[in-house]
Amino acid sequence: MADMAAAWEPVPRSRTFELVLARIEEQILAGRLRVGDRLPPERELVDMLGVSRAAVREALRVLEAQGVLRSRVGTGPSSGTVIAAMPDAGLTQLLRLHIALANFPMGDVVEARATLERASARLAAELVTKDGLERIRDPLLRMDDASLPREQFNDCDTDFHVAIAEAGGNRLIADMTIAVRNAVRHTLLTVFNKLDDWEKVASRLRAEHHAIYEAIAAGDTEAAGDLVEAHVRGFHQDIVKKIIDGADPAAP
Amino acid sequence: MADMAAAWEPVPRSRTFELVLARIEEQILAGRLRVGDRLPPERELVDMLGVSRAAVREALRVLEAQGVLRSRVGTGPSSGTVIAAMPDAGLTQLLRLHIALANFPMGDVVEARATLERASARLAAELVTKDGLERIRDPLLRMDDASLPREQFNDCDTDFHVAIAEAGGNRLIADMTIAVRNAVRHTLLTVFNKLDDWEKVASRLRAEHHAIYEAIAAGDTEAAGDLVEAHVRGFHQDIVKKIIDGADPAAP
DNA sequence: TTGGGGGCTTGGTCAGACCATTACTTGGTT
DNA sequence: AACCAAGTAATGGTCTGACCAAGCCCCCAA
Repeated sequence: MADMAAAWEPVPRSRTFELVLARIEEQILAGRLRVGDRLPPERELVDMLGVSRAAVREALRVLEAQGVLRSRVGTGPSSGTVIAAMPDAGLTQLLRLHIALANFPMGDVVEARATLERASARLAAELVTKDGLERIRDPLLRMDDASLPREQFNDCDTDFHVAIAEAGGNRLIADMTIAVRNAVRHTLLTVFNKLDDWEKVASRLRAEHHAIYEAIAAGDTEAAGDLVEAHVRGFHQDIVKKIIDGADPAAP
Repeated sequence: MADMAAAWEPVPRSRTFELVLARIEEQILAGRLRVGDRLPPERELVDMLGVSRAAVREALRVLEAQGVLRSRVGTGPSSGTVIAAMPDAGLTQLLRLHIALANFPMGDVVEARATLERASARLAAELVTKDGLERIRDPLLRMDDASLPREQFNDCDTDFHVAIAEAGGNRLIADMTIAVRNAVRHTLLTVFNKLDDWEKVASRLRAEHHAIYEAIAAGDTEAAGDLVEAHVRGFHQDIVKKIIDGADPAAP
């Protein structure tokens, strides 16, 4: 037809599990399979598609890793393989590995975090509900406890940022924000544990968090966005960078 | 120890393939496995880990779907299972399915696109090279051909936005931008094909694209960001929404 | 020196069996 | 009639062992 030239590249020597995958994706993209629907049992898929059970299972594994499926043994209503929807789990896992592989240098990750969290905070300031505000406030207050171990401080920090992302009501932006934050969770904990002046750093983070919270609670879109962006950028510039430099990852 | 309370939730009844997965991820996160390294052959992993080959293969499938691995048969240097790095492939696939499952409503996707592409354009305006500028210009000029079929117009549009994302030099933001744009590729094509006043719409898009290009070429960060954001938002508001409303997906 | 062919390594696929978990059914007991 | 326990069927999870197909390497013959 009109095309040419662009049509000769892929030729993916399709392995059978990829064919199975394609069949299932087809149904999802066409809307015939929706969240909550059950797939036929593995053995039935084997008969229907004429492939081995191993091939079916490999396809299902892939979809499960993407957060699209959920499998349970047994007979009851909640058993079998059903279409689920847990994008952030798959997203987090994917980003975590790729960040570790340094396909995404720390600087890029920080830039992305700043972008996403800025957007999240702006949305939150606009749309947050009374309930959402409480979810943000809870980890904020828990972090005020000066005796909180660093690991739990880190978890609360994560919760705080996640709560903001979810308060904005945009699932996609929230999930990407959460995934990126989770992906650096371990790195940040390492940094925390290496700090000599921990209390000083913690105080600074607390103060910034409180300012962000106030801006969101006040519905001040611009301030919320700017503060979060500065918070993410500043933390990395002033603190993380010093620690990581010289302590190159993957060096023996 | 100091903890308690938070430690009693997960208990993920680990299936064996998950254990295998954990072992491999461990090595990646620790930096012992880096891009280009080869994993032991499947049969060796079987011996080392004391599990069946099926379990090993399921774990490898998951990593492959995440764009972390690449497997090839045969013996030579490029054969076997090696650590690769193709984040955007996995990312695109994941988002595509979840968008189809409507976990991510169109409005959220547009908001995310606006956010990401704004950031991309700003970075591009700051950092673009002569070469990068040409990559943006190429699809731009191809789209000027008024006789271009809609499908190829759509592809060029994708190329244009992808080129901007890559010109910014931030892989993570670029990959997320690309994944989101690719994930809506099919939807947009459907919309294009339903338009009565196609030429009018195409002209508008062309004009907006040219303005964006000029801003990036001139290094005008603010303008580039604002124009792209307006472009993405406006296109959806004025055009896509009208078409999609009433033509609910997944309805017979 | 060069060309070709056999053999080895590696992922891809399959068949068939058995295990573990879960819910439903059935039947006996109080 | 109500309740509890044993049995049973359905389902995912795992393993074994086999064979196929794609590549590369090396050795031998010309």
